[in-house]
Amino acid sequence: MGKPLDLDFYCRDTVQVAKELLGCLLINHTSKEDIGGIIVETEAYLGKEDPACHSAKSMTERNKTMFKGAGFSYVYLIYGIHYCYNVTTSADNKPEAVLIRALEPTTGIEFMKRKRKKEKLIDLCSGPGKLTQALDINLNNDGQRVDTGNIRIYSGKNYDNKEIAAAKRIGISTAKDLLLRFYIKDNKFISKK
DNA sequence: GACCAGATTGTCT
DNA sequence: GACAATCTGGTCA
Repeated sequence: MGKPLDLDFYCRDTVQVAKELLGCLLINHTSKEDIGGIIVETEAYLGKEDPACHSAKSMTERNKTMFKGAGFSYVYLIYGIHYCYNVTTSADNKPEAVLIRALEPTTGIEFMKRKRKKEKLIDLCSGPGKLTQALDINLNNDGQRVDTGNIRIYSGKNYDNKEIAAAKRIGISTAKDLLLRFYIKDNKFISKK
């Protein structure tokens, strides 16, 4: 396992960060065991210029983590049942974030199977709500630093632009047509083909 | 396989 | 009081 990514990594263009996070390792270091996998799908959310982004509007209790700066875990509840996991970025002190949509499970697989009550690896982390459940991520992890907190991101394989596909984002009602979703081509663990 | 409805709750207007 | 960066299980084919 490599070292946690430096905070400088997140202080860059959000789209660039979203692409480079592909192939990195997301690990939740719980008190009992380490759980995580390789990031295979992300989405960029671009602050004020992006109406689909939580921070497009003013700061609230819910989205304040996005305003803390780069390199924090931003966790929130969606549809009353699912959590979503993001990492904040900030090229120019802007409140932006990258949503982690899917992982390829590598560590703590038995734990994930118990959590998800699924046996197939493909069902463990192939979607934002699923991976938070599999990794036991909840609001307690909101606002933690991603280089020193329980949840950390480690450098991994670097993917070439050729191996990365861009597509429209999923599940949002505004700015749908922007190509801000990125995933590793031909990877089985993404949330959608 | 594709399409559709229901779950369920914190947060904002 | 409406809605949300989703998932699941049902139906129909």
